[in-house]
Amino acid sequence: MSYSPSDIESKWQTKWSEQQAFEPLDDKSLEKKYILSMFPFPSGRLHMGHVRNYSIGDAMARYYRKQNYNVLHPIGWDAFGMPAENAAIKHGRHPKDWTYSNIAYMRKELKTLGLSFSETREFATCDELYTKWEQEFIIKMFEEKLLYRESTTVNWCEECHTVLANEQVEEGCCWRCDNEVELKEMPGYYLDIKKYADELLDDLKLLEGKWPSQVLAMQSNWIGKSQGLEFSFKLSDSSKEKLENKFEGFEVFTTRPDTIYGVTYTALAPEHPIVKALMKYELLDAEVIEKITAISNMTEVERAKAGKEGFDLGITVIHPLTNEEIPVWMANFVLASYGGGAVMSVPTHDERDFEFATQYNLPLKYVIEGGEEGEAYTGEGKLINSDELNGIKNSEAKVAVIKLFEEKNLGKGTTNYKLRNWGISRQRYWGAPIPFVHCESCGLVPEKVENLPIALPEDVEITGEGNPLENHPTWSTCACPKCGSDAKRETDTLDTFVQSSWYQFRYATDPKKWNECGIDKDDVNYWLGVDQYIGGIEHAILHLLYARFFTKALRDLGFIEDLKEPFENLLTQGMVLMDGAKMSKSKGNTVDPDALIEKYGADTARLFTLFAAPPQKELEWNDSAVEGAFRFIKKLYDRKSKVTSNEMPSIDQSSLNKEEKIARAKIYEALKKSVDVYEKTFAFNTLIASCMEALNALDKQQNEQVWTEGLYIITHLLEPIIPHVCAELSEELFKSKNLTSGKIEILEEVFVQDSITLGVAVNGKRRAEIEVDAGASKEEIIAMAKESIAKWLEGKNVVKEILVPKKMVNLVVK
RNA sequence: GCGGAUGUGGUGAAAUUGGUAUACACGCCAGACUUAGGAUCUGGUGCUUCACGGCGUGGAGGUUCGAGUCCUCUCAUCCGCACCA
Repeated sequence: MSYSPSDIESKWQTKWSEQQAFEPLDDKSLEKKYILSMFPFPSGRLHMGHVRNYSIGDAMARYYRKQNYNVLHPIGWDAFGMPAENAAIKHGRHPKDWTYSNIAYMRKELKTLGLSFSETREFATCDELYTKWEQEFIIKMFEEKLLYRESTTVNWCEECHTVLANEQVEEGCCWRCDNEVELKEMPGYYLDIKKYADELLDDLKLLEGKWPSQVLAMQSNWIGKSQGLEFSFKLSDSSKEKLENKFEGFEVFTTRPDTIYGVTYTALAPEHPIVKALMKYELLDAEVIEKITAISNMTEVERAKAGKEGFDLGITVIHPLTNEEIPVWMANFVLASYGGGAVMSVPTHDERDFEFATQYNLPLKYVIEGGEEGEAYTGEGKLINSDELNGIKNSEAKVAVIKLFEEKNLGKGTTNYKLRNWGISRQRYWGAPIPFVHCESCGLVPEKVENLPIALPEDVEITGEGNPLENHPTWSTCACPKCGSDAKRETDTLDTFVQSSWYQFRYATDPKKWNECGIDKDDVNYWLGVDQYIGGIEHAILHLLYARFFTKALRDLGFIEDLKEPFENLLTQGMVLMDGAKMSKSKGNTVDPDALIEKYGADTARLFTLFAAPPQKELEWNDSAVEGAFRFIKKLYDRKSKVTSNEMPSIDQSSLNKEEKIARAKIYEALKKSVDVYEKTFAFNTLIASCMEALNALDKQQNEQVWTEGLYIITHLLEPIIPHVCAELSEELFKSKNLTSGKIEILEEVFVQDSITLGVAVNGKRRAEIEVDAGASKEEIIAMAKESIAKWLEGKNVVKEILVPKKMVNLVVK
């Protein structure tokens, strides 16, 4: 019978499901592997990126399962989020209905790919049972002061009608809809991720060599730790008076204390309290006030685009070392959210300060040797014009100045981070409600744990106008959990990234306990860290940073034990491209996985995906290469007639002819390679190539035993990649023994060939090829080599003879 | 600007510790079988040259008997962050 993928694949998918073949075992004495592909958002249909992601993960899971590991390979649904609400607005469907029916459809799609997921551990993050435990964590975080509510300037996306975290703003635009983000002052809930800044940074070291260096670098940059000096400028007496003695001065942070003597002005952010006070008391021209207000309303990106702008504030401060009087400016490039919103400006040794000073004719004072007049010198050098510090290297001066300030009690060495706290409030319906209550007398009160989950009301009108929870007639009305009086329920919902920050622990928790607890410590102790995590690079900061933070926080809150990092190893898969561009509906360059499976079968889809490029690289779609993958499977299937025994034969190597020996060697080379591929490099493309070579070599000989051994090993090796056809062949030919009896031993004897082909090079340049007996001595080989390149030796002397065993001969002549 | 990567045939890509560059596949060319082929099979296929040969892993040097691989410099492309003081 010829190869019919649809029959074979549905047969095995049914069988696996009936046998619950992919459920992890309870026995914690077994060696485990936790293989996790990032869970999908239930958008409605799978795309090729999913196929790639899950094909990679499945190959690993199946490999380890075959090596008798206890394997956890779960799947679920990252199910809250905006698109569900957008669908509701557009098509009038309830988000819940839309989400769960998408899940049902995509679950079927996943099944047709033959992925070896656990079926009992599947969940959607919008399941109320999941929300329940998440709300418990949130309350605990509030109690432990890790979560707080605050009114502050936030990133607001008008299109999505919600606040965004800093991580969700890309070049000033919303990560989801690309709408320009506005600034808005409003209350919201924050997680104190900065508390973990140092640990998040330091523990990146534990991941070196296990996570892509790019991701580590991105996280490190995002945390943005910098060390320097913090000190305050005192206002001059006249300025103090001007400000009605409301301010003594202001704090600044600098990473360049070595340039302290070069300060010629200071600059404040437009949001700085002193600037606000000056405006309030109308101590600035009306025109200036207007302009500063305009800048305040601009986003950081708009300010950057606008170029530098500033105004002399008409006040002065005293230099802490020289006691000189220094002007204070407002500058649009000073960030309110970093370093106290104020800077000391050293135009001679800082590009930005230089640009600003030139623009407004502010004085320059060089304090490091080495630069040229008329530019900012940011290099190294000795100090000048710096009193007692003159002559020392600026790198040493950094430390010296901090010490000096500390001794004189003027300031202190300190650390700053770019990382900002994680704003988790979203003004949307389709999310997990934030479980707090606003009470007139008690203030902000967490819901009682026994009342969880605080579930979403289903009878809502979703129009895109305002927050449906706020508009609901009764939902937000409640009793205060503390005093019992009338109160109002919080209508903000949690950022969806909260759900994906702990799902790895939920999977690890035995589903039999899902009603009793959110996370089971023992189960997590056994299964975590995730041995291999696989997903797209687009999550390098967002999800991966949040999940790392949550792991540390949940540990400190006692929900899990002593776990530093959730994801032990990370593989970031490349994008799937077509015509050099990312596949997307709007570009119309997509391939529908369903159609692909319909035409060629899941095995072909999986084989192509893993063969066309290594998983870390981009994958360019190629229809005819898909045909090629299909042809290979067909060929493999056709060769089943060559097998004559259902046992692994024991072959007498010495009785084989040359072609038979080559075929055997190719087979065992592939077997040898497979360990590295499956456990280390994930270069599935090279393993598949080796199997193809082995099959090509088998085709060049007729020995039934070699054929039997060959197919026994090839189907064993390829089962993680093309599981259906291999399961079918294995069952029919070998009673499935090659898939169930663990490792196959590598026989070194097969690598010994009768004769070896060696390259012959003269002065490193390849000139000829010789075939030598396997047992030939060095002398014999050199003699043959010389003969083969006789014409190159005419009139020359061989000064050196190099033999690289089994590879080549190099003769150095003069 | 800072950080991270990547440059190998017509294409996707291979290449243990430095050891025959281009495995495997796609495409292309030729042939076979066919009424036909966008099916299947066989063979060929880095560039250049009539040929001997020469040249070939972005470029330039270096180390070495020998470099895609190691070192120095340089160019190009991609990705991330970006006025973080």
